[in-house]
Formats: sequence, C-alpha cells, structure tokens
Amino acid sequence: MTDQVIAGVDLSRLRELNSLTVVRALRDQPPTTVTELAALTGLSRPAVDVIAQGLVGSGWAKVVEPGASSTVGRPARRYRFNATAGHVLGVDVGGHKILALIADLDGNVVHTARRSIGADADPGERLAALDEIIATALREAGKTAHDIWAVTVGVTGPVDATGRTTLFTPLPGWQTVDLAAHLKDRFACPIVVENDCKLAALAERWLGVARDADDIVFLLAGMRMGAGLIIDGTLRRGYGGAAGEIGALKALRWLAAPGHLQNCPGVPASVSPDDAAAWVFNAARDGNRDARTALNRYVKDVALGAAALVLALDPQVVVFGGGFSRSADLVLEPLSRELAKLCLRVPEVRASTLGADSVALGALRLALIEVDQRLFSVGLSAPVAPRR
Amino acid sequence: MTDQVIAGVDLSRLRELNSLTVVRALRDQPPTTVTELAALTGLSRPAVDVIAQGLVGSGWAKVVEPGASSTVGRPARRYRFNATAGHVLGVDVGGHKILALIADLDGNVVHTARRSIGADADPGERLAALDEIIATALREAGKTAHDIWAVTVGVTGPVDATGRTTLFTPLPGWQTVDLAAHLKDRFACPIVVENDCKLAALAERWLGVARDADDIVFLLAGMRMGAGLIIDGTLRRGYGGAAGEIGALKALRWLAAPGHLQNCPGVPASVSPDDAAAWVFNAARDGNRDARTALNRYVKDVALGAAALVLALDPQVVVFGGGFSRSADLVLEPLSRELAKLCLRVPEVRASTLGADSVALGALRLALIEVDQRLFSVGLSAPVAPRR
DNA sequence: CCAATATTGCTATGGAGTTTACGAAGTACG
DNA sequence: CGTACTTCGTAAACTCCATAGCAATATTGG
Repeated sequence: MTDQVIAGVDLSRLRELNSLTVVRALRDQPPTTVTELAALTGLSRPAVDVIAQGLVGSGWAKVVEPGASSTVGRPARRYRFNATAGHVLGVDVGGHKILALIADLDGNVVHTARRSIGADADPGERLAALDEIIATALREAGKTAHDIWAVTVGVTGPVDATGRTTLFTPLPGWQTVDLAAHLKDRFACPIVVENDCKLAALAERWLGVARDADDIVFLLAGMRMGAGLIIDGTLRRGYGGAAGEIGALKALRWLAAPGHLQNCPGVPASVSPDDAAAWVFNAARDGNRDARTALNRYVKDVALGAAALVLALDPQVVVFGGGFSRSADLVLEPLSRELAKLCLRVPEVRASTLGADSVALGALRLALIEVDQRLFSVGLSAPVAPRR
Repeated sequence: MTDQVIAGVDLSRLRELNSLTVVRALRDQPPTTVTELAALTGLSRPAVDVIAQGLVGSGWAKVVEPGASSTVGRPARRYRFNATAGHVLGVDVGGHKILALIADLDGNVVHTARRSIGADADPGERLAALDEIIATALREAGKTAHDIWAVTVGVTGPVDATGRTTLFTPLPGWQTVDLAAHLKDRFACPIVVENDCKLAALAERWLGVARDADDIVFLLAGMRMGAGLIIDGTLRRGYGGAAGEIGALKALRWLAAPGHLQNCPGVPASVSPDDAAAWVFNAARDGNRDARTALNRYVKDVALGAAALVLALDPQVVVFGGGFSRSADLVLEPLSRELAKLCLRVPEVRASTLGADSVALGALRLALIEVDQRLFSVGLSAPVAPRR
C-alpha cells in the first residue's frame, strides 16, 4: 500500500529496541531489580544487566544501592528511571489568566507559575505576559530553556497544524498570532500549540476521572462551550484541527447555552456578568425558581450538542469539565437524563475533578507524549533534547 | 501506565520480524528481486536471500524464474507474494439481497455470488439463504471452509462487540439473531459481523474515491441514512459499536430525509415506493418543479446531519455513497454548498464510485485486515488459518 | 559460625546479520 | 566469435547480541 521505507531490523537496532523496552518497563515501575526487569521484559538477566548499565551510563537510569533488605538472599541493586533527565513545559493561555507548569519526565509538576491578565488585553500584551511568566517559571525552578525537552501551549479556538488559530478565536486580535513561531526563538525543542478543550480532555484521561476509558467525549463548559475527543485512547484533532467544534451548528444551540445562565432574570445588578453563572448555580441550589428554569434550559441545550457528539462517536464516558464543573452536582443528573432521551446507547456521565488546571496539565501531557514519540522513533542514542 | 507484558526481542523473534518485513515489502510490489528487496528493507542481500527462500518453503512466496531479461548482467530470480495461500469471504446481508465475495490475500475477487431475497423475509429464511449462498460460492470457487482465513458479514444497524444488533435493526426479527455464533459452526476462522455503513466506508478508502484520505465521513444514502467514520486511517466503531448513528438525533432530521423523495407530489401511482426516489431524481433532472423542491429539502436534511459529523470530526473528505449515489450529480453540488454554510472548515465532498457492491467489498477489506493483524501479531510460523 | 538463598559476574555457546569474495550467467561490443 | 563488463547467487569469515550455566558474593536465620 505505502511506498515508504520498510525498516528491516539490524542487530544494533535490536539492542536499541530492547533498551527502549527496558526504559519503558523501568518508567512504569518503582525502582526495580534486574531479575524483575528480566521477568517483565522476557529478556534474559544478563541482557537486561548490560542494558541497564548502559542506560545508567547514558543518563536514562539511576542506580539505587540496596539499603535494609527485607528478603533473604543477597539484596539486589535496583534501577530507577531518571525522570529528572529532562523536563517539559505546559502553558494555558486563557482569557483571564496564564498558567505555566514545569514537570519532569514522570509528569511530576516541579513548578507552577500563574498570572491573571485582562480579557481585553491585545496580543502584544498577552505575548509579553506569556514570555514573562515562562521566564519566571524557568528561573524559579532553576532551569534554563535547554533543560526543556518539549513545550505545549493551550489556547482557545481550533488550532491548525501550524499552531495557528486562523479559523476562529475569542481572544482579541489573536487570529494573526503565530505562537509557535514566537516561541521558536526561545526554545530549541519541539513546540506544540493546541486547543484548550483537547488538552483538558487529555488531562482528564491522564490524571482525572476518565483514566479507565479509551473513548471519551470531554465537555469544556464555561462561558463558552467546547469539546475534546479521545478515540481509541488517542486525542483526535481532525484533518484541520477543528474536531469537536460542534458548537458551530446553530441547530444544536451550544452557542446560546451559557446565555440562559447569564441572562437569567433575578440576577442582582451588583453581580458582574462573569459571575452571573455562579450566582445562578447557587440560587438554583437554594431552590430559586427562575434559576432552576435557567439551569434546565442550559442543561437541555448542552445535552443537545453533547448528544450529537455521543451519537457520532459512541464514547464510553462523557466528562463534564471546565469552569462550570464546580457545579456539576446540579448538572450531572439532568444531563445524563437528557442524553438518555436523545441517544441510542447511553454513556456514563462523570464530573471533572481537575478544575481550572486541567488545560495546563493536558499541555504537560501532550508535551510528554511528544517526548515519548521522539524517544521511540528516534531512539535513545541521541539525547532527546534540542533539535539543533 | 499498563502492567501488561512488555515484549523484549529475542533473536528468533528478530528473524521473524525481518521475515514479516520482507512479506510486507513483497506484498506491495510486483515480483521483486532479492537486490531490490534488500534495498527496500535495508537488510543485506544474503539475509534477504535466506528469508525469501524460507518464505517459499513455508508457502508465503513463490519463485518467478527469470524470462527474457531486458537489462545487462545476469537476470535475477524474482519472488512474489503467494496471494492464493489463503482466501477471505465477505458477505453483505442487505434488506433485498445477499452478496458474497471470495478474494485472495491480495484482495483480488475470485468469485461473486448474489441472490435477492424479500425485504420481509424472517430471520430463519434469511439465515438459510445466507448459508446457501455461502455454500454455493465456496463450491463454485472450488474452495472449502478450511481455505477461508477470515469471514466478515455486513448487516444494517449498529453492531456490538459480540456481533449482534441488539440496539436496533430494520431487518424484521433480526434483533435476537447471533450471526457470529451461527457461522462459527461452519468456519474455524475468525468471524466478524459489522455494520454495513462502516464496511462501505472501508471499501471507499480501499478501492474507492477516498484512497488518499485518512479522515473520512462516509454517508450511506438510500431509503435509510447511515454513516461510517474513518479517523486517522482506521475504522472507528465507538465503545459500543454505535459510532456514526447521528440519525437518531431528531433535531438533525436524517430519519425524515428520504421521506421528502418518497412522498414527493407527482410520483405516478404505478411507481413502487422503492422506486419513488429514482423517479424523483430523474424528474428533477428533467426540471420537474415538485421534484426539485423535494430534492432540495432532501439535501438540506442530509446536510444537517452530515454537518454534525463534519463539525464533530473535521474530516478531509465526505463521501456520498449508498444507493442514491447514482444520482450524485444532483446532490453533490448543493450538499457541498449547504455544508459550507454550516461548517467551520469545509471538507471536500466526493461521490462514491463503488455502487451497490461497496458493503461486500468493505467486508472483504475488514477480513483482510483481520488476517493482517493476526499475521503481524501471531507471526508467520503458524499458518494463519484455523483457530483450533 | 554455618547453611540456605538470592544476586552478581563471568565464560562458553549459538543464532542472525553483515561483509567480503568468488563463481555463474547473461549482455555489449569489438 | 571471444573478451570485457555487469549483475546475480552463494559460501566463508566475522561481529554482535542474547542465552545458559557456573562460580563468586552478600545477606538472613539458626
């Protein structure tokens, strides 16, 4: 079918493959003995031994000398994956705030930097704030740009293959911004720009409430509605990066959905438009009749778009996330009920637990996936760090 | 992440991997010399030589002795993939007909058997007809059930993991039929039952109009509307096998769409309900005003559901297939126009060329994929045929 | 202190691929 | 018609990798 190069396996490549296998096993395990690794990989003990020592030499693994052993026999030396060999950076450029996380190769967050920014900030201000917060995060974490092996930035609006949001974005003036190009001067590593909903979906499967599922429809519910799709365990972007943008279909009323909350009668004039939804949720909890009506209408509209996604993809789980997920207690049950009415096979509906950090966490996850892919295609030989 | 066995590569496994690489190269190529294979796989000439001879010994390849050579130097022996080592069976169990195809491992159809059946036939009759046509096809092709390495059957309605259509099916009484179990007595090989739209989508990517695309929304348009989704080059079924069933959402009006054609004013009483649509298409071509109105309404309704799928998945191509694709000349342009109005990023719209055979061809394709997967996981050693 | 047990390190063995080399089989050309 | 040239087929030597088995070593328990 394809005419691309079909890779025959050379003997040196064999060793590399087995090294990668050991790395993979090491990474998913607490510090491990050679014998355990041998059992895990199916390789012989001597082979694993040689490989493990090689990995220590090249920095991928560290030796843990045996301490007080609890078993009989000679205590075994243990090896652990050297997660601090490299780090990744994940950033969420939101309307109101910028959040940057730095994590090691295991995904442990080692530093967090947050800054709020006006929703009407122009692209120049926003980029300057981004640069500043990245610089701050690196400095405070004691890292330089060369310690970072991959960068992912989340923005609102569909992102195309080049990392631009030309189709549409709610950030003022952002249509013409080429964020990847902007960051390319600061980092030598791969830089990925991705849609915020898609990143949040990744986070939810990584650390959140959908860890067990391979087919997930993630709903980012806030003043804007969005969705991220994970199918067969992989984030799907679509051909032009616009997968999940079901809100564009007016018949499904996603655009209008948050309006029911914002324009709910009875919201005091003292409450700012941004906080109206929170007020309505609280009022609904207290039994306010207008608030309950608004909530009902909101859920019905959300369910309609969600049903379209569910019918299209037949996921195992629908995750209700985003800013409004704090009020999931009010939404989950009626949303589930509406979906049951509209869909053929009804998926589970769960509430997100990651809250406001989900986009930045998802950015970390995507950066780690990027490192992984290069690791398992390029190989261990070259350090995975800079491209040039 | 996973705790499953992580495969280390043994030396014998290495040889197997390289054998598989050579098989793969051989399969996509006209009869090939050892030197060419070596260049293609990156292996050395002696290594490929040994492997090729081994493949001939185990029946996977055949030798083509050199004939009149056109180049200088000693003419090379050529090897070709032995596509007739095994065969696959693909069947389309439709409302009005049953179509069975037998193909070799290259996908060349070696036999076709077709039979029409009443739309109201009960499950017993339908299964009997299926058995008969399979027996006929095997007999006339000079094969037995043991020559078949994989069977796929296409039916209407969403198919779950066990091969049953418990959610919904338009075939009378079919809800309780366990087709896979029925066929298990007749074949020792893997048997897959799959939804007809999904199979037609596969066919369109294999031999049809979407060979170049990895992200495809396939529309099966006929008296019933359905869809099959190919994302990142792979057919996606959804968690419960119900992906693409967007027609269940009444707001998107797929259920009603064919009705515009069937109930078009002006259709002569002499035309049977099944042929009404064809009459309307013809009348529209002749400029009949009522027919054009019906067609417009039909296209608008089709476009609405299609737009939901397009927005959800952002495909490269939308393929208009199924029985009505014969009249694609009337549909394509307005459908494309409607989609442009409704979608963010507008995909190409193409008309299917495979016609009524697409489901059976897709069944063949899925059977071949099944053989492939077993080949590349289980390996060459065991003949891929019977499971027990 | 000694026996039991498990790990570590070492050496011999065998399989697979590569390199090198040479005979074989055909073409091109004087 | 014969020689030079090209390419193929195959064998031998070599390298690399993983395995198997054994000796050495470190720890626990009696």
